[in-house]
Amino acid sequence: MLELRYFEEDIEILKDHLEKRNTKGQPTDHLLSLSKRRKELIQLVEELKSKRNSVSKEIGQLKALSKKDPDKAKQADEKIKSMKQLGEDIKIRDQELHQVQKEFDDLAMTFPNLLHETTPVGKGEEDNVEIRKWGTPSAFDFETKDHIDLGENLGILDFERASKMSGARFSVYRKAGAALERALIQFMLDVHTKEHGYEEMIPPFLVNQMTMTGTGQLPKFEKDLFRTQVECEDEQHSRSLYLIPTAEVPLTNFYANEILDSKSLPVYFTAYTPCFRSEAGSYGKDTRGLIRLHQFQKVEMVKLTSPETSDEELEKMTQNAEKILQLLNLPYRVVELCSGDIGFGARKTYDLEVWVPSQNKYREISSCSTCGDFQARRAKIRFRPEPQAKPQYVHTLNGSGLAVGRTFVAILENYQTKTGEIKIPRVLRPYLEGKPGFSVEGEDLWIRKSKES
RNA sequence: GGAGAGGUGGCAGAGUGGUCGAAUGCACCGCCUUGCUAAGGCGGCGUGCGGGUAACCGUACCGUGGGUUCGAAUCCCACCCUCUCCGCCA
Repeated sequence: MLELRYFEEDIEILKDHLEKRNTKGQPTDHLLSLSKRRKELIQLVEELKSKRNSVSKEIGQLKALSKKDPDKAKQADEKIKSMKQLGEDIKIRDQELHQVQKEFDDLAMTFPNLLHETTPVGKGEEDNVEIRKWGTPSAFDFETKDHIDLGENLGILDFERASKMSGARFSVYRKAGAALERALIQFMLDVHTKEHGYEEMIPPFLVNQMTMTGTGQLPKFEKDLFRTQVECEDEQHSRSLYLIPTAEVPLTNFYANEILDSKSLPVYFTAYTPCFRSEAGSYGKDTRGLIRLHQFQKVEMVKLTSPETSDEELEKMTQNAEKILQLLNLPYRVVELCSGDIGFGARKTYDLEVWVPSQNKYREISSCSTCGDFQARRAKIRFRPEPQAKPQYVHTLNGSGLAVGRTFVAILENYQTKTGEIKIPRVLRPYLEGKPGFSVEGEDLWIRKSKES
């Protein structure tokens, strides 16, 4: 949610940002007229209520005196009579105001965030700006396989049985595969909690509508979510819970409707959760493998900061995510998203893209964004800069640290050998040594092909 | 699933139709006083929106949404949530 002024006198600024975002069809004129109507009604209703309040107060005073003075009772009755009509008027106008207010809110909630002044302007993915590169993609002296072939041959991934049970875009990890995925989660959480100062959490994976609205998934992107239905006789009140598409949702909303002490900022949260996405509209894209699934694992980082520090906190968070890739020795690059490619709630975003040999290109493995006060306004997350000062909205940031499934892909593909076996990155050795499916050879741990499959 | 209790300001906790945005205590902030293992006195202290340079004024908010009434924290209805007991269960 933006500051109201962007829906009123500063609507040209909003239009400019929509243009840069390449967002079409947002009814700015309708919004503007709703806003005007809303203001008029508020003024009218407040005037009427002011009248009612003052006369009601007088009636109360007269009633209090009426025991001693019967004349006061008469006066009170007259005033009551004269107020009957006013009560009716207020009711009608108030209902009208509620309706306009709701319409305004619903519409305003569908407008994206304003862009950070440093966000590059561009039409789409092709205009994103490469910021830096780390590592060098290995030159393989043999024909590389993709992670699907590698995983299935090693008996550590099973897509066929996953689709038997759940349909397309699901996966099963087995044996060393399951252990590797779990080790990655553990490793990422350890780095973020021990070295980067994040508090680990296990949040709910199902959240209500208010929570989804707070971070911006609702009302505009309902189609991207999985929704549960709790049957209820009264349809009006039948409530739904949504499966989280990212831990950003529960972590950011943790302090919704609260005013924090400035001492408690910045807040650093991290969590491993499964993430659920309907992937509506992505038919035909990445249809095979672990890249794009309805359910995947992710370690997420979330920060709540003061407005002054959010820019530098974004840089630090991006580095926190990079650190994981560096420790795993996976080549990657950092890309800054342009105005046409950036997400709804974000004002500035760095994507981390890891090298994927089978596709001969870098693929997104993390997205680190600052949302400014956009989510904080929706979720009403505030802080008090000084003990007695007025509350201000915090800034919220979120980033993947990292998408675990895609990290799994990168490890399989970047660490494969000619014979289709996988050398495990050194940092993971303490997490996996001695487990079934892994064999030691010198300094290194391997996933070898097992006899039975 | 069955039975009951309850949701009030940062917390605790009064308040059952009228000068209640809400007593009191704690916490917090400011000032003062005093000094033996810190206490006492005075004052301040919710949030949003609108107006005003400001003091301040108007309005809304006592779980949420409706209703009754000239007037609702208080009465009525629906819903949500929390707690206790029984049943079931990882």
